[in-house]
Amino acid sequence: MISNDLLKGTLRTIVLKLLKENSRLYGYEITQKVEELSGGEIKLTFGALYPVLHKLEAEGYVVTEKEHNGKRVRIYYSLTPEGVSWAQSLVDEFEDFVLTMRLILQPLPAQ
Amino acid sequence: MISNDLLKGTLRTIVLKLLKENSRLYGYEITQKVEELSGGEIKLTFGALYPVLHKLEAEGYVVTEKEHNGKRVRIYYSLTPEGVSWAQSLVDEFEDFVLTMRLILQPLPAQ
DNA sequence: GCATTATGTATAATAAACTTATATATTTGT
DNA sequence: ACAAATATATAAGTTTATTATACATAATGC
Repeated sequence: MISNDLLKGTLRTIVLKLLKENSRLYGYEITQKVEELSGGEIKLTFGALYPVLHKLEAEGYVVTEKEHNGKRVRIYYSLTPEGVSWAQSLVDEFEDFVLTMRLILQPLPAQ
Repeated sequence: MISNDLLKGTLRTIVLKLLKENSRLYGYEITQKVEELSGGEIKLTFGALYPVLHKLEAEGYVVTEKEHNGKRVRIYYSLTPEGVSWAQSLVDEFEDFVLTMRLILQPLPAQ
């Protein structure tokens, strides 16, 4: 399992990227996808996920649609155009972050 | 500049790794090294650094020695054996984290 | 039939971590 | 003299995630 400390700050990145790849997902599905894609290394908790989803909605990055199958209500989340471009920004930002971290964590032998 | 959100949780990793490479450093020197190594992309604030250093000391990962040159007091921090091995663990953990994040952020085209 | 597991959304209290603001003081360059 | 750089440190506030909890349905095993 990946340390929670490292995961902090990547929740939005993960959620937005998954929504970008999948057009629409519901909350529970997001937790499943994350666990599946990460090979069980990352497990989102609902207490962390839903506040983020609600905030993303309030900020205009995602929109929701309710769907009833049987008596069960499912809330699907999908990206707005702003959400799509922010998703890409956050993924790019993550890669920059990794490159920068490596400057510190892997100093060149010749240095 | 790297997003603060991403940086959260990596402070300990950065500090311990720098101390591992440098045998001993004082607080101000750590902020300088981080800025220098990261090409200005990462700037530690003292409000974040000192609490971490104090906590690492309290937990037995670093020890301090005061040095007086003139009237100025410098507090040097260096790793204990536990600190050395934890530094390596955190660096390894960071690389695992990156690999896992990429499983989510860069799904294979064939997938 | 009953219990358990899986599915599903959500909030509240708490804890951890960092940011921002602030305080204090010395040294160096101009 | 004055400003900028050097140096350590704390306090208040904010953000963010964890843990615990609540509620409810559907499917599966026994």
